[in-house]
Amino acid sequence: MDSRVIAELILHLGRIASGEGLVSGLTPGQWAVLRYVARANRFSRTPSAFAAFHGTTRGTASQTIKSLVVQGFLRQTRSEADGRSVRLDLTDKARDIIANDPIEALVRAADALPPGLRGDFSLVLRRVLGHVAAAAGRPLFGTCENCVHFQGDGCCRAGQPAYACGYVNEPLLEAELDELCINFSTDGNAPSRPPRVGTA
Amino acid sequence: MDSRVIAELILHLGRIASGEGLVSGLTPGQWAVLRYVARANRFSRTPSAFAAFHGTTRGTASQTIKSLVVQGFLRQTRSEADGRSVRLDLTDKARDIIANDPIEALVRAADALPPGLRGDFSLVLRRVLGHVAAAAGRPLFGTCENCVHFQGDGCCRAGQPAYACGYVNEPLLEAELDELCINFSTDGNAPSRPPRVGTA
DNA sequence: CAAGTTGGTTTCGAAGCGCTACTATCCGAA
DNA sequence: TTCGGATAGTAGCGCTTCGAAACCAACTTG
Repeated sequence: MDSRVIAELILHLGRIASGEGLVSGLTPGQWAVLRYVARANRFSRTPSAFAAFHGTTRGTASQTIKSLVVQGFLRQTRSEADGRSVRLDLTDKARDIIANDPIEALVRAADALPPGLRGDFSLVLRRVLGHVAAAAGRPLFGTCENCVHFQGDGCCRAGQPAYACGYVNEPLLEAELDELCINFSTDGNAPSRPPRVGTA
Repeated sequence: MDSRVIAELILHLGRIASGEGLVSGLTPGQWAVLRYVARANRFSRTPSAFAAFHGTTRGTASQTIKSLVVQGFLRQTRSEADGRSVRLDLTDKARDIIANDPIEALVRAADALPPGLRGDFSLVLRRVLGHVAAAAGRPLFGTCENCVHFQGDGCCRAGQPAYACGYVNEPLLEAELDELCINFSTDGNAPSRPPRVGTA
């Protein structure tokens, strides 16, 4: 019974916090794209990956992205490894506007929590999200830290630590380790599709 | 920095969990109305109160409600105390469909948390919601338990405890004490509007 | 009784979004 | 090499939602 209250709280909170998106000139959907692109690693900054992440269709994702490209918030570059794929990148204009994301009220609210609580809270949220994503049959995005594909032979070959992703068979920069990845997985049973070189 | 992650998690979770609302025949907005009416006390089961709660306009709320009335999920009864006001009530049909609310996945996810954690989690969510609501200038809905207007002279006059709300000057049934109320307030500075008898 | 406020509804227009169809590209098998 | 199937992305269509503004009825205050 208390669980239902929690569920309603989460939904309500999300609604209240994102409802004011319009005032900033962008729609909630557009904000979602910008936030996603800001967080996702280079293998995942693609329209399809965003669609999977956001629980929408590729068609909808495509036109939301298009509107952002037209407004100069996103830049599209075709992948040379896969002629179909498109990688999305934020422009400086996007980085500017992200600074006053309408989500800011929610950020400050989270910031007002005592630091110890904040960490736990974040963990619980992640846990719940994992549950829901699994139930909905959606991929759970995550970072290299807990990913089975992460090959962090911290040992220093040639003097510096070398990280790599065993799924796309690509070396990873240290700065990329905490970016969201669509290929994230915690258990052994990897997605069915065979890995491809991921230079999207 | 971690606070931003938390904020995005909440939004994302809300999105994923409510995205599947359509499959059940009702839209997310309609589900929000049903959940609200199921939770709100008799002073708050009105279109305006829902609009305030949900962060939308009265117009939008009105037409969402109308669609639910047409479909037989809500019953409207005019207030005899205030000829303008309308009280909303769930029909049996609504109670049936609420049983398989699409939010169910989220409820189960919350239910999978260890009980101790669950309580804390709920408290933190409420705390964050309070912050956000205050920042957005929205009323924070709450229950009699922590409300300044609550007059719980637990002492038993005529043998049974008598509860009352000092804001609307009305006695309260025990079953109503944990229903959401739009007049909820934790501090002394009550809303400016003078209290009226609340027999909506 | 007049003026202002509040609850609720209606209308209109814009935008979001899902569905479907379509193209281009990639992969695997014959 | 070539063909079939799967995948990435886009375009068009149409439904629905939702916010803004106008409007009406009822209540309150002077």
